[in-house]
Amino acid sequence: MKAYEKDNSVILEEVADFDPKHIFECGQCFRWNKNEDGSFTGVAYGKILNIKKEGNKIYLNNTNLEDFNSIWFNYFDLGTNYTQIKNNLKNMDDYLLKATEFGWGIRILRQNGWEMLISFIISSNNRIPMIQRAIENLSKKYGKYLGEYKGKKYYAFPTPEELSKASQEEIRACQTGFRDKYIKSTTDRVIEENDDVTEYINLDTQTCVKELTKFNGVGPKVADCIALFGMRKYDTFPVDIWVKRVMQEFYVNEDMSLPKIRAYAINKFGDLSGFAQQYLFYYARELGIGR
DNA sequence: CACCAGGCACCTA
DNA sequence: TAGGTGCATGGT
Repeated sequence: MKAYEKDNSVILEEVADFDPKHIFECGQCFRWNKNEDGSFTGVAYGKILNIKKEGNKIYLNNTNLEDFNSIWFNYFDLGTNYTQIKNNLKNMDDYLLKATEFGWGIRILRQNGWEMLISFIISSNNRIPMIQRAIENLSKKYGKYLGEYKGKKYYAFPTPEELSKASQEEIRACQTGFRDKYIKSTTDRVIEENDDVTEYINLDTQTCVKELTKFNGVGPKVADCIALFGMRKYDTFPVDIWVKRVMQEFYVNEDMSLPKIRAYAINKFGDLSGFAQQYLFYYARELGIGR
């Protein structure tokens, strides 16, 4: 991979396994929006970025090499060889062969653990557009103003301190629905116990998931998502409605319980469980498998 | 207009 | 331990 700076952009050449649409629409993130020109604009780690693929070049606009090296290289997991991950998955069975070819450009973003905690609490029994809206509203009201990009204002996801200033009613007003009390409870707990959840990245997977489920509003599925997307626990397998459908379609019986599907998958996919989950989720949701 | 969404907490048996 | 139900909100 080559990376060089030009006109407030960083241009990447010879990047394998990278497609913005696959990355941003595979369900792992909620703050990236598609523009009319096909590019995506989003906020992560307090920075506004626009990203676009043209031919075999990736254009990261509104940034520089310094931020690329300190933030975006890690955020997009560019140090990981996804060709190898996909090859390992492809050899497991024909379903993964198809799913990895379909979502060939997926990368699991290295997102902030705190942001994932609140975001996936909001995700429960919710729809992706509504999750995005609620997170946007919370950021707009309680997050730091970052500036304008192409005429639109952008805000960072609120820190625990910032979010703790919101009452339950104010959180509800951000379209969080019945999850308002979970967000309030979780934020209060983090503040009271001075608990830096981003440090959970240092825990082993089982402990990490167990610790996360102590928060109100965090059950098995939400904890798995936070662990996978915010804490780099790749040997876990979040089972949501779509993953349940695709697993039942391809691998297990209709009556298998969610915990058993999870255990089955982790046993089958091992350290690559989280990657398998993303390829399968994207494949199932885009094609409407099992719906 | 029912029905459902990247589930969870809570209740019952 | 396992299984059923209510839940805010808005799209189909």
